[in-house]
Amino acid sequence: MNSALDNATCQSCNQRFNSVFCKAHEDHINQINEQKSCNTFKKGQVLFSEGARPQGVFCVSDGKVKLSHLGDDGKDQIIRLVKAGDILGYRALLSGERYSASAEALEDTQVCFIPRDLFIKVLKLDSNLAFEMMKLLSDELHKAEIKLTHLAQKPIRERLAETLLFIKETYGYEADGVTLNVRLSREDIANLVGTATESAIRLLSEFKKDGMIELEGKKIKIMQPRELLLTANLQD
Amino acid sequence: MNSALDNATCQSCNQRFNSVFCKAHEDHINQINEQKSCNTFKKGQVLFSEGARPQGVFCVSDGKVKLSHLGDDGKDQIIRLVKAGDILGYRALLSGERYSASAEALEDTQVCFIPRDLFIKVLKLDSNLAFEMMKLLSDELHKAEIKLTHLAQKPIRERLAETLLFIKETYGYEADGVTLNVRLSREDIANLVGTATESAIRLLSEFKKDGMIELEGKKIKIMQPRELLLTANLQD
DNA sequence: TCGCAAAAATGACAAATGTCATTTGTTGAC
DNA sequence: GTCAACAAATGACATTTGTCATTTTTGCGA
Repeated sequence: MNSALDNATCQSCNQRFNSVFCKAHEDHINQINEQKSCNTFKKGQVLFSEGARPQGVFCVSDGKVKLSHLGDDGKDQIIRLVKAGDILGYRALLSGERYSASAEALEDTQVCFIPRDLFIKVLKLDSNLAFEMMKLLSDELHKAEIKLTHLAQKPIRERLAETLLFIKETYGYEADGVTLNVRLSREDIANLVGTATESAIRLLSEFKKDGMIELEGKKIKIMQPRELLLTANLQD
Repeated sequence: MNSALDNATCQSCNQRFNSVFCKAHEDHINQINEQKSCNTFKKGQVLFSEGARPQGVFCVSDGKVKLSHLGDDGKDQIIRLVKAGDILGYRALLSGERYSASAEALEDTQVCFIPRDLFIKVLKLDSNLAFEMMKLLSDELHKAEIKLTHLAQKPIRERLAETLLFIKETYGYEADGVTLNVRLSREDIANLVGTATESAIRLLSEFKKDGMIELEGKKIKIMQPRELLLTANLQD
């Protein structure tokens, strides 16, 4: 963990209307605000590792994090991309298990850490928060089920196109309106898609050749979102 | 929906200690008991279909159900196998969405139906139940994430072995101690594994040749669970 | 700025898997 | 019991995808 900053209160956090806490009672927010600790993680730093015991929940106020699960043969599968306003580490905590995934900062990231007991206590007292939490879990479960189906049924070309669109939905564009607002290695992209790194690289080249995207190092520019959507072949 | 039976109360249900309701307050169980309706679905009947609006939650008192999600190309992916004591239909209800999967009885099945508003109300009042619900959702999410990783990284042979063990964990054996206690078509098995029906059939034949299983029509007998576990190549 | 190490890209090939066609077996309605 | 319809099994083959080796490019610290 990093040097503790105390740069902001929950009440003034610019994510306060985005997060799962948006409907929590004011008193509870105040309690969280008093007991939370703020930290910064540099790009590449690990917030928590698979196998560790969750001591609380992270609330991301700024930055980007990848959550990845180590497969049996040592290959990572990226389970979730986390952005400002999201919380992190709740799954294992609520299941009462150790972390089943590792969290690594994709860029410098600010998080608040809410201790386990406080989080549980507030969740017990605040049925609105509990409901938001259930909704969050249900939504994640839904996404996982769809991803599962696509992983089982769709060719890699379609899944890569879908992944690029998913990254766009999650992190949006840079100021130029075309460059994806995150830097991912080819390996990360492959681990999102669920394929070999070489396959991801090859298909990215094809997409570039087809004019759907442009590549400049780790920058990816979406030139033809409509074509990409067609390539993804999404019915729903 | 089927002819309404009123064969049992929640208080006398033999699943009352298994289900997510086990820690709910007695008063709430009583309310549920008064407002629930019991139904029977014959094998092959559909409890609900993808796209419909959830009107409540199903609680399975006896029988088996498959939950499957239709892929973009019309192929089913089986998302979950449901057994007595499980609840059904909560995901869409909590997300406030239409059903994203269809539920079909794998054999004659008894369910109780708990109306939407009652379920929500009790969930709001009963923080123990809400916690159990969050735990259930977290556990399902965990399973989905592991399945996702395996789908992305493991060959079909390993996934089929894992699937057979999963069926054993879910439904157990018949009285003989070797026959899986459920009848699934080869297509269902393929849709669980996430592969083509022919591939599933071929690999089942191989497993049989290797002596790990025996096949008699839709009966599957697990002859060498240890070998099957090795074939599944599970690290965790 | 150079040089090194890591990442990206590419090619050749092997292996895994899916598709299509055909045969065989099973089941249930009549 | 027979037939029709469906499920299961099998074979041949095409396609997709992964693996390994190699080259090229990039980014970064000395």
